[in-house]
Amino acid sequence: MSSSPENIIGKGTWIDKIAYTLVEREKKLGRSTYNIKVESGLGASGIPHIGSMGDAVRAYGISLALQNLGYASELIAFSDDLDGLRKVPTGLPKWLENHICKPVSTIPDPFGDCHDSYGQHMSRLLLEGLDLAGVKYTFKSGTQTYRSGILTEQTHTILSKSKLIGDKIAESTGQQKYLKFLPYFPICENCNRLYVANSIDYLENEKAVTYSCTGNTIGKKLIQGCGHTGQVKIQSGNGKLAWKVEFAARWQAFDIKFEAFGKDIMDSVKINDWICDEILKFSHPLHAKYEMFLDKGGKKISKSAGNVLTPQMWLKYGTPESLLLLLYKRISGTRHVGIDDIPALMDEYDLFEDIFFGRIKEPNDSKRLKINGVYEYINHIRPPVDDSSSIHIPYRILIQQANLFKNQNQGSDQLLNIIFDRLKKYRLVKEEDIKKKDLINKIKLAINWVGDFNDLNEGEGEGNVIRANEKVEMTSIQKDVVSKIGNELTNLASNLENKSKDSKTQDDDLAQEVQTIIFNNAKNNNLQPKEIFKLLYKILINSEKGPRLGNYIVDLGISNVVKVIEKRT
RNA sequence: GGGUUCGUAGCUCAGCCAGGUAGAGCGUCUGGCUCUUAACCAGAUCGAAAGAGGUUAAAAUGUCGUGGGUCCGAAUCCCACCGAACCCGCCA
Repeated sequence: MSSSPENIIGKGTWIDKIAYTLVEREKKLGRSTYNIKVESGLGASGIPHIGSMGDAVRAYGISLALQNLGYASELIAFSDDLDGLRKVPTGLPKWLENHICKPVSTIPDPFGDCHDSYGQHMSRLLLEGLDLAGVKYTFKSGTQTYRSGILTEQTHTILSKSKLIGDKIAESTGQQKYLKFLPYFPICENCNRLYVANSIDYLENEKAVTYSCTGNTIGKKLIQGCGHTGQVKIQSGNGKLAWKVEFAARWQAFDIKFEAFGKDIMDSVKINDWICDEILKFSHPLHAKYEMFLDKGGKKISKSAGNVLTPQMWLKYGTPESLLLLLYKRISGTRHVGIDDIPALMDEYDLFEDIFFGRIKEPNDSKRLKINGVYEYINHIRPPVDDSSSIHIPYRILIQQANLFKNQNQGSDQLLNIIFDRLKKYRLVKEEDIKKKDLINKIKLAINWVGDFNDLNEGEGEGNVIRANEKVEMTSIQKDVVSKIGNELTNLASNLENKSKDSKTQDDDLAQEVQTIIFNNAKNNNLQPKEIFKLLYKILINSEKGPRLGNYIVDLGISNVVKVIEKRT
């Protein structure tokens, strides 16, 4: 393979490569390339995590690449809200136990009355993430889809050939279940639950399934059935296909040409591909397999475990662009991902932007191309025309700054102004930059970050989090000295109010004066200045070291500092 | 049992998925400076002094897990092996 410009497909990323493969495949299959549909399945049984978001975002990327190559394309976001609740996710109310196995679209919203159902609430969370990231999609609800009869024909075909399918499933995955039962889960009309009723016969003429609610093992638990036997018409929507066959039905019904999947459902995809080709006679969509996102400890991020990293969490501390960068950068390779990756990705996005606009040179052609491509996808292939308005301040600096002032009980608007003033002092920004929304937003994100995490390096360092009212341990002499310093600072502050104090040089003098107060008090009591400085850092920022105290205390406002000292000694 | 990914500097990792100069941060070593706070030191520090501490600039650091293959050219593609992690195993 050569990477010479004439051989570059689209924007030169993995996304383009898949899109190109997809188009070539469709042509070969002799199918129409008018409006190529790509799909992403949205789990609705638990709180959507970064991985669910990745599935949808990457599918959307393919869709963008197709558009870029000149084909109309749309992303179908399909919510599995007819799935039954198999387990109550950690952190959710206990009463949900009573709704185990019921379709999530029939379970009340555990977060209050904000949505019609459990399933709708969960789907909305993910869609909200997609909206914030600017991803466009066409939403489909599983429940609606089944009720409106869209899948009836496919269901009929599948159930008519259930013997063949059962054998195939047994052969390729070893799963024996469908040798005995149909790959269809009725909602028991007596107990309103899925999975507990096994379907026995398919009555082709009536398009109905007979079932008996005899119970089943879900996960590792045996769930009792209610004993009811009944019949359900497949177009009623009171039942659904098993996962092993459902994707295929959906793909054909919605004319899906591409769907990515995580390696955890590889078996299901394989068997669905076969059903799609052989039973439904619809060439299965092209796939891209991606690795699961793992948390830093190496465990799969899943909806039921307690380690969920949600799009909402990410967007509290990072821009949508930083999240899209994570998801678009590459598709293969296990990703250990955590909140603490945000600062690096925030800065990397700025770097990409600088390269895109030529402010930073990237001599390697193919690398530059790829970076530009990823940048364009992050911007939905409509990148800004010029970047004269953007200011790149390393996110870490914003975090540092925010961290310095976070204990002052100020409102976040005030904190924002303080940080902005300091950035001005360092000449990183100019006065008029206060109007730049991107910059202000970034500062706000940094403020959120330090509100929840103390340190840059330690996402897990909760031990350092300051509890504002906690006393700092010290000897009585130390205590004495610190309180003397407090008094002198109070005097200094009140003297100050009588004078006008607007000039900058005065601020500098003041800082010197503060520094002298601290130093003298230490000396006069035969204490190492070092000791007292350490104590003050401990009190103010819960650290052994910090910025030059005189300036810092002036920046914080002397009276604010006195308050903190009083509270913590 | 089936499958996938990862292995790169002392440490943490990027680069690999479209082959073309081996990279970053931290640490280490060396020199300059000790300077208006981008979380440096304690400022008028300790020491008689060399120096210490700090900062900054540059440098050093590599069998790219091992072995083979393709290629003009391989960290990157292919195969085998070793090590680690993850997913699936009759749930969806």
